[in-house]
Amino acid sequence: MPEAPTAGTRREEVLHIAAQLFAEKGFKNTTVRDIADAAGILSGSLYHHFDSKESMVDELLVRFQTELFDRYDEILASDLDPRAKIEAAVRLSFETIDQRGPEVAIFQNDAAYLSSFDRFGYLEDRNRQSRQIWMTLLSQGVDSGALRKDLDIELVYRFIRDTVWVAVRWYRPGGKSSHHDVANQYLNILLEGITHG
Amino acid sequence: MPEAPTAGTRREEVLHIAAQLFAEKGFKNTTVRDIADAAGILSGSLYHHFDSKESMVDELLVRFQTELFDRYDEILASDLDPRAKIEAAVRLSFETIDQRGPEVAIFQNDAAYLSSFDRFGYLEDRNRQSRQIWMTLLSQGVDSGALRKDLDIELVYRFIRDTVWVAVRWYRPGGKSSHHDVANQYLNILLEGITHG
DNA sequence: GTCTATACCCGGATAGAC
DNA sequence: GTCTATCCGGGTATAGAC
Repeated sequence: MPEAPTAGTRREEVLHIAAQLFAEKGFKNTTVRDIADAAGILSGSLYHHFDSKESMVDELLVRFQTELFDRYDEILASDLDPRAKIEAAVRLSFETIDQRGPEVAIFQNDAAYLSSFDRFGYLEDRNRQSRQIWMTLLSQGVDSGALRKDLDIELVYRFIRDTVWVAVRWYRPGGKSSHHDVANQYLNILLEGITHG
Repeated sequence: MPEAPTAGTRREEVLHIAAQLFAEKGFKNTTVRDIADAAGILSGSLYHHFDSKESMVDELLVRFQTELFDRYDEILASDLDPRAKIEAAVRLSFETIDQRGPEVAIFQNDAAYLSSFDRFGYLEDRNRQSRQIWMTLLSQGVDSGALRKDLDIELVYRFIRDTVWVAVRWYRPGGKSSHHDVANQYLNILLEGITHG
């Protein structure tokens, strides 16, 4: 019985270490020697597992986005009402930051730079897809009467997108606030505002 | 009559070009040859004006932060009421993105990495100062009754900080929405929420 | 203030032994 | 799966002429 390719192999271990370093120092600032050192091997040995540093980050991003967008699709296809779908999408983001912090950080910090290479063209596609999802959710929110009609939903989309994902810069799993706490506080601010009704 | 050191000298021109490149591609991804090319000179000639690539970004960041924090201090010292001070601080951020986009982008994208060098230790100090300013503004907002008392103002601070500055990623001066428009929409969401009162 | 020429180092990657 | 050894390119920076 053959192992699943993503089991706890050495290769996966190394990839996990690389993810942490990329997230911490940035893709360009992380050398293959950094990765090898952290994995306790020599830099040349990395090339037994991967054919380049780029292909490491590529694999991390593709996997991550596939999973994430599958979950967005589930929310879109669910029978939740429009407001609940928006809440679910926000909660999903904070949960993802909690569970896939390195990948989120890499995406936030390095996607713009990586997008300039052909190989990473799919990052742009995913951005468009994300915008599409959120604009759908927000339009349905307005149409259903759940959201105010006087807002520029394009701007609302940008604010939500930016605010939920940049939290990866300060959120720490196991810290004082759980991802549920953070999501609740954020939704509270977003939906009700910080002043008295 | 001696010229002001920051007048339209060649040195200033070069620094301006460097700022744009750092903002666009990141500090590490910008080579001194890129800067020299864009300035129409050879890389060696840059060292007539600056003693290293690091000192270029250093000069940009120090100047920028000095100006910015002077303006925050003016707001703090003003006789505006607490809510108006918060609004003024938010408006200042969007105005700064409009007028000093490259510096804001460099700070957003590269400060974390640069902070790890002794030379850039002041970046951490400025972060602490910024937190102090915002926590003061928000506390006064709560105490005066302008803001809801049930919020975690530490989280509110982080959300405001992240959302206003991250807008540098998509805001374009001269575009469809002016920085005034963006500030108004943002304050509207922040203060009132996106649902019906 | 800019050029020519070049030193020097570091990063990514390869070949082949073990 | 890892090591030894090494190549090559590109990046920062310097020295001195013009």
